[in-house]
Amino acid sequence: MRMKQTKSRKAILKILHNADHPMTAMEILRLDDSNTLNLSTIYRALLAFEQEGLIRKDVSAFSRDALYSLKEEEHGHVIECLKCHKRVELNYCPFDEANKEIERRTGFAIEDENHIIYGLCADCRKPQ
Amino acid sequence: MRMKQTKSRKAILKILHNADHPMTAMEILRLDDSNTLNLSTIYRALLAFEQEGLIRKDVSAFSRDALYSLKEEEHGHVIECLKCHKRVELNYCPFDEANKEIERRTGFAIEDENHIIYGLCADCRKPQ
DNA sequence: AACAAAAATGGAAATCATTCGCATTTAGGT
DNA sequence: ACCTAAATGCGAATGATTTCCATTTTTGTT
Repeated sequence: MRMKQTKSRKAILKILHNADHPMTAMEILRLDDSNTLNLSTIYRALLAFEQEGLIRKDVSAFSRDALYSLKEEEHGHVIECLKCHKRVELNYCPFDEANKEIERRTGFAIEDENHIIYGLCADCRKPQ
Repeated sequence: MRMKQTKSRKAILKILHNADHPMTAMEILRLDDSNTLNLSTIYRALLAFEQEGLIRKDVSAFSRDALYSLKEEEHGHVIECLKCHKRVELNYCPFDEANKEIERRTGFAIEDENHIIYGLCADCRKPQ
């Protein structure tokens, strides 16, 4: 049997769809209008979605919690500001070329990536 | 005052230096010959090294624990096999070009990255 | 439209890498 | 040798994520 559609799962997908940045499980919990979601349920749904290839999970070296985002059209990557911790999602993969080179050198067949890039955003770069 | 040199820290750096793959704190603990290292000490030392820019910390979406590796010559990235979980460190950064493009598009000034790439290694690609 | 089997849920408890508190020790400058 | 900041060891706390298990819901099939 395939994955079942439930109210919880629809709500989670909707939140991810409306999100303008990758989300933690806790953010999803807080953003739920009906306030009926349960954390365990969220984690289980996210895992299921990930296994279906519906969403991507990224982790940052600066925080314990994982970030989830819908895989739409082409896959993107997260860029995070070291100062204000704003996170922006790139809506393209800048690494396609580089990945081919890696496959050539290592013999790996690349299937996925966890790439978070750290830097200073335009605002934080401005002198105070 | 600057960072102090201690027996523990020298031992940790030596282990990282001899390592052929990025290490978890626990691996470092186990690899210590003298068997006198303490986990808290290891974590504190790793944090200090990281702040000094001596080592890099990477995290994978597939495991809870962080990976530490010496920043030698040029910085590299980790590639992990989805099947046998072997981890290989690339000894170059394939992303320099891509990063420039990201800076152009987003206005960020990139300072660091957490990039783990997942795929199947040459061995695991072979049919059984 | 009722049934059965598989899958999903809620809530609480467990897991486990990492961090913290604090009393004690050590490194390194003077 | 002395002093002070920094480092250590140990145990306890933290907190995101997982797991357990009894109950509920979904969905395919009569």
